[in-house]
Amino acid sequence: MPNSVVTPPPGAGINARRSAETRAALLDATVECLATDGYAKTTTGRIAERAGLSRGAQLPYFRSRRDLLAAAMAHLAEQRLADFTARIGGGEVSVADCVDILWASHQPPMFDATLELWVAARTDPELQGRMLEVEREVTTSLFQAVDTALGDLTQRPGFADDFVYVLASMRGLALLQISIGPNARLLETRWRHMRGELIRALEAPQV
Amino acid sequence: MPNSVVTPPPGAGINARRSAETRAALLDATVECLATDGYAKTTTGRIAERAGLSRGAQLPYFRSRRDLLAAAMAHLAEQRLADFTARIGGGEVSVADCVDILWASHQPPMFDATLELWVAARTDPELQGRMLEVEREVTTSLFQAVDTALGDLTQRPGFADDFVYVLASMRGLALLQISIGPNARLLETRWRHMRGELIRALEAPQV
DNA sequence: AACATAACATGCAGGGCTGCATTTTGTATG
DNA sequence: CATACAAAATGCAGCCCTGCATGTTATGTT
Repeated sequence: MPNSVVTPPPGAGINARRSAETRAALLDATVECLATDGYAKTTTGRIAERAGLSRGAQLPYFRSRRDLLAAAMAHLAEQRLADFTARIGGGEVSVADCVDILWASHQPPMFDATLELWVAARTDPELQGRMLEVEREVTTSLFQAVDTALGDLTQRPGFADDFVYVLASMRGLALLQISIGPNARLLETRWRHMRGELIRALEAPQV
Repeated sequence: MPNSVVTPPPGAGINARRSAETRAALLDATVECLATDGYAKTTTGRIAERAGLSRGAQLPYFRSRRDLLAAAMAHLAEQRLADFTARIGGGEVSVADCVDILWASHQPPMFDATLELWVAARTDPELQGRMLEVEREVTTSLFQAVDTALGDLTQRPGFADDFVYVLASMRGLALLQISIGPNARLLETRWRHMRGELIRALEAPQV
């Protein structure tokens, strides 16, 4: 049973609760399916099967497959953010910790599912529109979280640019991960190297 | 009419020539289709249409859709390499030039098609096996080309790691490109920033 | 306890994709 | 010029996916 970010209404009508749970189950199943089967094989049937529902049950919630995927985009974004903020906690952290936590949120299965949606959105105008909104919000929230976690370091000129750079590099390494196969040791080596570079990039204003 | 790396036999039998051309046309059409329509919509019908052939004509060349995609993987890899070596020429170049040329080979439509195949291979064991081979060869050849282009700089300890780091970062930025939409100016800004970091990473052994 | 409503399951029609068998066209050889 | 062969086009059967209309079960109300 996957973890859901959506908190159903407390004691309000049991029906409403069931609805919320079912909806969340569908979204979770979609994310799982994306991560394990990929976008092309993320079909309404498989989603329903994973969610433990029949195929027709998703119509009241999502009119079409694309609607479901678009909703899963936002759902996944919430999960990414929640995961990050949960790891980073409330207080201040070091730059190294921040980088490590960011990297933790670029691991399978969440990153894989996100990647599938990014790539799918590239050639699907509707999904792309939704993605632009979602990504903008996520980036903003992420930046705010980092801002409070790192303190005044984020005030130095050019920090925002450096942060985007760090994000991009991480995504690249996560992408590389799928093209070097299941070689965990090699990936760890690569990450150790990149980690040093990224920490330096965030700390040093500029040489 | 797309450019093909495959050079058909010179004056040998016209049939053989036609075969080679048709095969190349199919592969080129597949790559185009991947870049514009995405993996899911890269269907045998669309490929045939783009190649100016009928659907059944691809059977003598590729037994199945997956065979065609696997072949397109290698085809695309050759194109990527050819593009890079053509740009970098024979003589030596500066680190900045090398970085710029590498970045040029991470642009649409070639990068988009490659990305589609990478992501598809993640959830398709057969494609993944093929991809591991292809990527290993590409990386090796790419490294050799850079080695001759940059001269003795590549001999310093840790250069290989730095080079992989540069590749990963670029892929990340190219990936970011599809999630910030068609905002060319913003991307240019991001690239300017990353470019400086990457050049520094390649030049400076370590701080 | 009977009714009304919401949630879910079942079944069907339409369409697209794949893979192949078959036919037609074009090319080489005696 | 006629025949043998290769290449490409056409047509078909099977499968899966989607969207929806209809039926069934569970829940809440009076």
